[in-house]
Amino acid sequence: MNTVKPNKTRGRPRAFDHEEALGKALNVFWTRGYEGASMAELTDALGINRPSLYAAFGNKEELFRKALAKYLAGPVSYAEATMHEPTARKAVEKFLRKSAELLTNPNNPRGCMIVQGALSCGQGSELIQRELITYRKNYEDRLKQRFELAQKQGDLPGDSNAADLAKYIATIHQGMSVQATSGASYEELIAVVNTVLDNLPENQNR
Amino acid sequence: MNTVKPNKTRGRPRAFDHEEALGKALNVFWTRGYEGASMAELTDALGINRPSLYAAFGNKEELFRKALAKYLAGPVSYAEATMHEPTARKAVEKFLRKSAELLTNPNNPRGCMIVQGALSCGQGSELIQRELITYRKNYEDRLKQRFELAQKQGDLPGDSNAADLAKYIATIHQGMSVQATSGASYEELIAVVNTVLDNLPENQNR
DNA sequence: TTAAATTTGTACTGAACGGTAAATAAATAT
DNA sequence: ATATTTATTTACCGTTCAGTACAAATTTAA
Repeated sequence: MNTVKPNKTRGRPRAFDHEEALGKALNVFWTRGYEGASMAELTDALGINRPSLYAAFGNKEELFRKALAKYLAGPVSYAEATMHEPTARKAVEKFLRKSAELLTNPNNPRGCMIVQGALSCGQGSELIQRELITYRKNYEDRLKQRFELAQKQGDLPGDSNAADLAKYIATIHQGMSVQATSGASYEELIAVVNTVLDNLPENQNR
Repeated sequence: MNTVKPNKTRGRPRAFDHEEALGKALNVFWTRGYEGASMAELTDALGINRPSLYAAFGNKEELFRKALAKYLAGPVSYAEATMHEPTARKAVEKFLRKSAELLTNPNNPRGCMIVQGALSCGQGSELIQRELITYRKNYEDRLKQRFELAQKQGDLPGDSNAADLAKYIATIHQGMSVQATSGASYEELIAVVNTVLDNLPENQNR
């Protein structure tokens, strides 16, 4: 089945590339947060006018969700990959190092959209705020799962606490996101990561 | 000189308590952030009408700065105190434990206003955003100073890096703020703090 | 008792907010 | 050719935003 180019559709053809526009919207939301991004700035950045944007992506909330999905599937897709490293230590190391890289990459906005997209916000944005909290809980849970696996496989002490360790690493990541937004360099974040790694339990099988 | 009660001032007397109103404004900004707090919600919370608020506190930006000053002088005043603990280890311990307490205290909003007051924001809030970044840099610098003192006094290894360690602790604090806003309990934050403390250099003089 | 000073309440301002109606343009299907 | 479908453009909607003009109210000073 060729589902790639269902050309010869009826009607006036769209004058902009859907994914490219979504990428530009992602950039605005990543920089400004949900609330801080105005529809005016968004339409400006996308180079299309307002009704086209609404027709293509729904409303502001839906646009944000679609941009967030693109964020997860794109820049952040490294995260799940790092969980498949052979040991918990290596998983954490890769996760934090790659995070430091993304958070300070000059080719994209600083900080993490899941952390900062709607941390504090007005009454109208509380739904998005809750959704982002859920995303944060999700990746912390993923870390916890990874640590539980490590305990079974013996590369983490059986008496270590997977949930506590996961929250510790998630806390580090979230703090690094704040640091990146505050202007911390890649090297500075790596120094933080090294401090964390120096002190992980079961240090011997480095 | 009695500057406390310069009573018998001309004009209609103010119908509300200045500090009490400022405390209510602090609560709103602490919860919503600078941008998320609307003047309507603020006047509602303070129970005074708009012109009274503007006459007493200036505009939204100035009100935020005054609320922030009250925050620093009040709920956050513990921070400087912890720096005077006899060792770096004890200073960090007190700083993080007291932070966990404040960040999850049911009597005030969750999270830290310096971290979340304007992390991501729209174009109109960038001045406040930069000011908060400066406040974050300031307390990180204060940690660095404390660690340098500890190196001189011998309770931190001379070859440890005070700047890196300060950034690590600031990162932890900022991550804990995000965690608190995401719903983490006091006990969960304390578990994070314990993980950090277990791994501080120069562990012997506990 | 009147004047001066200050705060209060009401009602408003222009700008920005998210969102949309309606006409026009550009494509395919018949 | 004409109808149908979809996208674009312009111009607008009502609401909320931060901020204020103005007059009434309440105090002290003269």
